[in-house]
Amino acid sequence: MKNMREKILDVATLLFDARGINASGVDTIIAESGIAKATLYKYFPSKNQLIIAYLREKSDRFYAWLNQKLQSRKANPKEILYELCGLVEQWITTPEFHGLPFHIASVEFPDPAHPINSYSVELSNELQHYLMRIARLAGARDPDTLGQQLAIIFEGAALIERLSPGSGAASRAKKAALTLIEASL
Amino acid sequence: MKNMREKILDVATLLFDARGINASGVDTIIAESGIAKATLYKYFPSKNQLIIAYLREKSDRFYAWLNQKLQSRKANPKEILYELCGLVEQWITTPEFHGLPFHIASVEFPDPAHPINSYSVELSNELQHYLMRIARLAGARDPDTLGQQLAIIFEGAALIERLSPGSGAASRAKKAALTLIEASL
DNA sequence: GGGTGTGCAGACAGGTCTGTCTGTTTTTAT
DNA sequence: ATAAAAACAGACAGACCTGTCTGCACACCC
Repeated sequence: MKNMREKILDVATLLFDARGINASGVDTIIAESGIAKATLYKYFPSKNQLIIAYLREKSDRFYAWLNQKLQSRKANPKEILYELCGLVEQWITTPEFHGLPFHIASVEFPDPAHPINSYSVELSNELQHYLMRIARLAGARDPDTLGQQLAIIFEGAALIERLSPGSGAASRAKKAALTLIEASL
Repeated sequence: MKNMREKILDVATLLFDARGINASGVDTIIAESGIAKATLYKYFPSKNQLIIAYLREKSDRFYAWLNQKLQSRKANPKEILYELCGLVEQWITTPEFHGLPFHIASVEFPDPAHPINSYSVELSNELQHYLMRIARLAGARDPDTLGQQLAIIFEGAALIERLSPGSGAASRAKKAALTLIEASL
């Protein structure tokens, strides 16, 4: 097998998403993926590095999906901003969605000195800057403010949608985002 | 001592806020508060019940503080809505603020069948309904939507302010909330 | 066919956690 | 002053965690 690393990461992703990171022990991961413990520790020298890889891949996949959807529209920058809101709503209400991973990680590892917490902060900033960039391209009056406001709304909606699924948080968040965008252009 | 329960809860609150719930063991709580383990288990038959008490008290204190501040203004309902945004910003940027407790608890106990998760959902709904009620009193066109949108913004801001303190999330969230309120009246 | 790399199975060490239990000491009430 | 209640100190059980290590099986390549 060449794709051992991939298999481990896939199983870990499923478990981390469904049960949380700390609640998913290494023993569970190896049992679930049918590999030996030594193999896991060969590809990921520590559980922390496995978690980092999980966070990195989750993030990469999200941006890849978003960029692909946005670019296929070939719309002008303003339309991209509008389109974005719909895509985020879609992302959040997907049944496979379990909350923003870096957000969950930052709560499970609250010590700012812990590498996973630092990395979560990094990923959170990444999302904010991504949204600020789009806001800038769209010609928002204060793109940094609008970008961070969108990040706030998306993360809040992800949280509430996870706590009370089906309460309409995602669609109301989309509406709120559109209101802010219109007020900012 | 009559206030053993109170002392335990105070120490637990400090630890839960600063280091997280799962990271604060019973042994740490008793060492930090100088009581015996049996005493803790007398007042709180399990750690879960201590956590529940912590969540309940945090919530109570928040609403008490908010109501007191809001009522002292004796303003009309619309002004209360505006005032609320400033108070929440103030609350979030207080140095003692460590994130919304029920939100943190729901991440640390992600299993929906776990009593702490259920209770977190309850407290999250409580906040949403509190905000919906104020929106209704203020005469919002769609108070349930506005209330939930405010909850989304406040929780998102709390999260980002905790992840990147000093990034201006709280004040931008306040601005966003005011924009939504004006658009909804 | 022998050597090398890869993976499996599982024991083990050393730490942490919650919760119980046994004594001893201190406080409180009558 | 004496009896009862409460708190202390800390050992202990039983479970879980990460990470290491040993021994064995299989495959591949020269």
